Amino acid sequence: MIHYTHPNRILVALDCIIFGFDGEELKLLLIKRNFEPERGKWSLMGGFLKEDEDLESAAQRILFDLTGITNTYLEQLQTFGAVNRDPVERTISVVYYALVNIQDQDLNAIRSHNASWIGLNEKPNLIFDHNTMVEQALHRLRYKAALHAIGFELMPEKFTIPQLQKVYEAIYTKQLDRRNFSRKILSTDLLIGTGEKDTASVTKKGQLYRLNAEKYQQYLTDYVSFFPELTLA
Amino acid sequence: MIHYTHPNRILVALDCIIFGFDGEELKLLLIKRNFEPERGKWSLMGGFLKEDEDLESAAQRILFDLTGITNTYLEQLQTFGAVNRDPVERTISVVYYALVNIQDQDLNAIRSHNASWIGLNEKPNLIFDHNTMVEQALHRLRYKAALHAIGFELMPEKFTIPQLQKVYEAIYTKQLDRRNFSRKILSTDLLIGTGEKDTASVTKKGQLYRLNAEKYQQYLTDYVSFFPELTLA
DNA sequence: GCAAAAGTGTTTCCGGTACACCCATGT
DNA sequence: ACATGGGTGTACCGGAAACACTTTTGC
Repeated sequence: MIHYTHPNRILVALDCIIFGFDGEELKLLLIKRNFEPERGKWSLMGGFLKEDEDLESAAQRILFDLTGITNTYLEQLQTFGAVNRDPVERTISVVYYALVNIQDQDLNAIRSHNASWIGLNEKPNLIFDHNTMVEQALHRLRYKAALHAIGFELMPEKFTIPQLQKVYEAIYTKQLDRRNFSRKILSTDLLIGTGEKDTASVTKKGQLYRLNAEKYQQYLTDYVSFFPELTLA
Repeated sequence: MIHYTHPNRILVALDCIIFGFDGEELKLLLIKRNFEPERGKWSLMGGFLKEDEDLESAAQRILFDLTGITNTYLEQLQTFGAVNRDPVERTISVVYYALVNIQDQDLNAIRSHNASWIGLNEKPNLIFDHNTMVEQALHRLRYKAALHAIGFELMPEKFTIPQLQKVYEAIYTKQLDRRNFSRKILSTDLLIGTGEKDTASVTKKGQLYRLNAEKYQQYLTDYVSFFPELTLA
């Protein structure tokens, strides 16, 4: 193979920010490193880009290794390339963020990587520039969720409208009006009622809905002002 | 220096998508390659990341080399990393896009790189995945400009409101209502009237405004629905 | 019966849009 | 005078926000 006459080949890493929702709180899947460098500290799940691998494939591989999850929302966030961001060696990191249904996870895979779900409020300090990455991912998530219908990605197969509302309240750390929320969501035609009731609930059992997959495809690409009232500072 | 025991160091390139506005049309600064590979074809301006250089600095360096412009809007778009995107050698490319005031350019620098401003409608076919990059940059520009006040970045120091309107009409290829546009822009308090009149205009000379730098800083980070009526498909 | 959560309806208000009219300038 | 383009005001309409009321369930 022909090569460029350029000397500076650089190590390319990927890091994954994995968001999940447990019904109450927005959580991150973080690993407590049992390997060098920075053994014993917390970090995002990462890895290196292989020679014969697309960027997106590499991100999927890393996500799968940790969780066993394959088909999920995965989007490139940003590439971080400060000279000294990794003290071991010059490395640039292409960062992806994922929204996963926390129930789909493979507990064995997670355990073997020494990973845990940690609420955003309890997030420990992370190595390198991983704190900045998380901050930026959260910002992007808020941005996206206000304009596109991606909140569903954090839900299980079937869910009630109040459950969905909790996702949005967790994303924006803000209370939303139950009545307006319900009306807005239903007006999008994105949900299909299953007739079933939420057995988990203690009091009045809400109706379980599932996603209208067809409509959802449109909403992912189309711009939709989901929550204009939320300031995206 | 310690190194990771990982073999796959990869060539990291940067490409810059440079938008400009000539008063009528949205333009791209493209180069007709007088070097290999793909000599004679059109491409974005690019370069390789150096060992001791931040990503953002590298993008600024490339932009400066081509235009002589330093302080301008520059934002990382996305990193492109398909295995075969560069037929010469595996290379990932971190892409930035810039919004420049077309009058600030250094014509000598541009000429020496064999570059020209080309209207979006006359864009030639570009090498590699550069067409996709431009497409995506345009999408991002439309997205951003609808939510944040970045249209000003394409304007000269002083400008009239109708001139600014033409920028937005060029970005969205859509006619906007003169009266509503003016009211919306003025309501933001982003413009400061200079009292001077636009000498270029043939008929009624419009008032020249300049940017309220302080307010502008707020608007860059804050979310503002500038043009909710524009679909951001 | 009561508390807690889910579901539905109504009114108000603001902001976007569409429109009409006036002003300044050069020919 | 008139054509061209800049500047300001107003009325309407739709969607978001703020409210009240009813229903279901478990204790």
